[in-house]
Amino acid sequence: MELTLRCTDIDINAFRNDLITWFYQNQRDLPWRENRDPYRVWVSEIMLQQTRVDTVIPYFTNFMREFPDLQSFANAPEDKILKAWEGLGYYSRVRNLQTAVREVVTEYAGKVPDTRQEISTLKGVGPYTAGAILSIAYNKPEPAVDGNVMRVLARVLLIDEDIGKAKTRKMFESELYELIDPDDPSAFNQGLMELGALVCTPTSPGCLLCPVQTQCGAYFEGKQAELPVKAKKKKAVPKNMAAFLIRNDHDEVLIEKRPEKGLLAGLWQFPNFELGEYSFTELEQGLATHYGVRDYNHNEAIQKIEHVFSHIIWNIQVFEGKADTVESTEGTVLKWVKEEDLEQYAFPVSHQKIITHSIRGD
DNA sequence: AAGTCGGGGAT
DNA sequence: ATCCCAGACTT
Repeated sequence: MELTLRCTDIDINAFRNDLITWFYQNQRDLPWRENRDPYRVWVSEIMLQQTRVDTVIPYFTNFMREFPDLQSFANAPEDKILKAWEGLGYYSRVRNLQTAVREVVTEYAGKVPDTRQEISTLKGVGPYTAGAILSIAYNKPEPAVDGNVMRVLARVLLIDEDIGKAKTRKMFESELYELIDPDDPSAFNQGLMELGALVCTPTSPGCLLCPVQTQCGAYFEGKQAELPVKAKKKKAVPKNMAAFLIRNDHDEVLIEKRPEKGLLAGLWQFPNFELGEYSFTELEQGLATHYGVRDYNHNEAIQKIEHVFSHIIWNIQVFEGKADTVESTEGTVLKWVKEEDLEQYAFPVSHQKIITHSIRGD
């Protein structure tokens, strides 16, 4: 707490002008900056949650080609929107986005709300995304506090609170209501984020190139390397998995749809179990019970995969098997598909590796 | 307040 | 290996 400045302790007008001037001269040419269509801004902000700009660009371009407006996306079937999101991660984002877009179509006559109160009720629109859409699409003076903004402001204002805490984010929002430029909130907010991405980076920030260097408390104190403060996260827990590439005599492979909630909800996968608590004999019994596999060819694993999530590590062994018929047990959706039709289904990246290596042979 | 939810790029 | 990314939702 000893470090903290108030935003009123710096030259607010100089900060605004230097930041915005720098932004207009240095902003990247990004596809969602073509215009201010609220739907486009919205889609881009959802995709950009915890996801890098370079990763999002091709997804955004494809998404806009396939779903150019609210109506086309509202009317799309779930398998299509999941396929459009395949590989991007955090798949509840696209499900929530469709729920929210449908609500805008039906409850707001197709116009994205332009007040924080209304837009914040939409599924998937939290404090950051609300501020981003309101400022960028509607030019409203609303803060949009993401990781970049917290890093930049923690340095400028010498804030040493843990930026992982919700209370700290609210502190930044409170300061920004005073600091944000009422004449150009869009450029101000985007400028803060762009500055965080290009100059005020997590390690070795480019202070000598920074447009607000003279306004920065951390640079003045030489503490830019010590801010922001963030608690360490816990390690991912390893889990041993066995996945099965099961074929029939009709040149088809067996896939199943994951549950509608939880990890990788709604995506397709190859049948698999978590190991550890089961012997391999129990596993084969489970294979027969759950998937009706009778002629299971259990030699050695044909592929080993390590796939790292934020909080889990899957160590997957892939086995091959054969089955004539498959009895769908309760609560599971099983499907035989031709190998060339697998591309129509959205798979998690971990199981895309099975398609790439064990089916297509790299 | 802590846990869940993906994947990849930078260091 | 670790961090962290234009975070939100659930418990």
